[in-house]
Amino acid sequence: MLDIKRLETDFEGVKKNLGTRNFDTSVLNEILDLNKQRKTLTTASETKKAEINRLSREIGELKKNKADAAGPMGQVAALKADMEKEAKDLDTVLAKQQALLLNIPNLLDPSTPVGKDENDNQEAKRWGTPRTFDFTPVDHADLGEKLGMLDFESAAKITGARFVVYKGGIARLERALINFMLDHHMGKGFTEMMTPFIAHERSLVGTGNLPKFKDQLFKLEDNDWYLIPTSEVTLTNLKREQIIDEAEFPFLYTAYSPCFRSEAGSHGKDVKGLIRMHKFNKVEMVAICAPSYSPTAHQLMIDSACEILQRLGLPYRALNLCSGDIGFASQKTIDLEVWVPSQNKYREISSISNCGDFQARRANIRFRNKEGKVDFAHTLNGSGLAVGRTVVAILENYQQKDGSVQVPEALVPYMGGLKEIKK
RNA sequence: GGAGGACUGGCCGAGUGGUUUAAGGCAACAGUUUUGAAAACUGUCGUGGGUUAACGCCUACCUGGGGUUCGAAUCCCUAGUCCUCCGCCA
Repeated sequence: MLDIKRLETDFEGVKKNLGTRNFDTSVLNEILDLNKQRKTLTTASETKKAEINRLSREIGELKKNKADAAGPMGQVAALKADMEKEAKDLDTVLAKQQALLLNIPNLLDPSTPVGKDENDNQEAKRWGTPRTFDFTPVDHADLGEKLGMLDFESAAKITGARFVVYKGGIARLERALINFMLDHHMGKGFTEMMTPFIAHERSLVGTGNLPKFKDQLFKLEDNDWYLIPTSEVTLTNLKREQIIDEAEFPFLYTAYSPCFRSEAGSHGKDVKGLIRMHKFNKVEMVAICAPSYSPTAHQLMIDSACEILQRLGLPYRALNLCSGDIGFASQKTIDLEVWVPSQNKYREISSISNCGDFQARRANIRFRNKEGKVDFAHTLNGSGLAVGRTVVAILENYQQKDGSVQVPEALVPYMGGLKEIKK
């Protein structure tokens, strides 16, 4: 959440920064105006409250001495109506201001390139050479169906479109990847967690998914519970509304979870195959740390995710997302894209973001430094990796002419020694 | 699902309508003492918001929300969480 003090002291700077996103900054004037009202009403109502408190103590004293308290009681009655009206107006102003602030995206890091859309993202790195096939590579959906191990029809029968049933070797591959990824991150100093797959509204507000992106979530009936769209939500909220001793930093978490997304508005996109599902598995990394450490944590997470792709021998590139394409809560995001032969292009498999203090302000995650000063923490999150899309990449990049799929060497131990997925 | 109990600062814990402006202890930090440490002693010791050049002053917060009252940690309603017992259950 935007720091209102920052808006007060550097209005033009904030406006310029947010203007490079696809964001209408006219709302900032409204917020500033509400803030003036907030201050005026606060001063007015608190002054009256102070007087009422003083008079109440006087009444107590008088009553104790069996004296007449009618005078001060009359004064209180006169002040109270005004005070209550001002307090009520203040609540209204605060609610309005809060509602607007919750929809303001994060300020961008200076190293985030300015650009209009995904075409302006900056390629930061490229690793591996896409394989040259001596036959025409099949896409993963056809490949999996021919193997009898990807069953979209059954999933549609059980639930609907954008779901899948895995069977046999591919089911095992998915499970192997989860374990492989978790083990890898643990080796880099991350602590494995397993969290609830349902979170309440407050948690989703904390990470920035609510209120703005409600239509992307699955909500449960009869309460304020939502299926998590990523375990970033639960991992980040582990420290919500806490003041942490700086000596405990950094918190580095990794977790597997299923992720649930309504994919509203993406009709017609990636309709075939595993790329875009309502439910997919993901291994996530989250860091909660001091501001000075967050660039280091960001690099640590990027490196850890890259190394997984390298250990799996999957060609990829890294993009520094531009201002027009970066997510709501992020100040700097690196996307990793893996090579998908059937599409002849790189596709997103990980997104690693430094959110600065944006989520920490929403979720009230603070820390106390050695001098005893309290400040907001920094939070970061990144996929490490999207498991279903890793399956896509392995099936396609490691496919063989006869329709079988080679298992990447690093994964063989996780597959119980199996070197090939075949019918 | 039913019945009962609890929730106070970083932690423990006193407080059941008016010097509570939350006692006391622990932990932490600073100082005195010490060759150094420990101990002892002294002091500091929550978070927001408003106001101020600053020192300060004011205000809110005793799990969240609402209410009663001139005045609420304290009384009432409500939600949450935890504990105990009963029932059901992987």
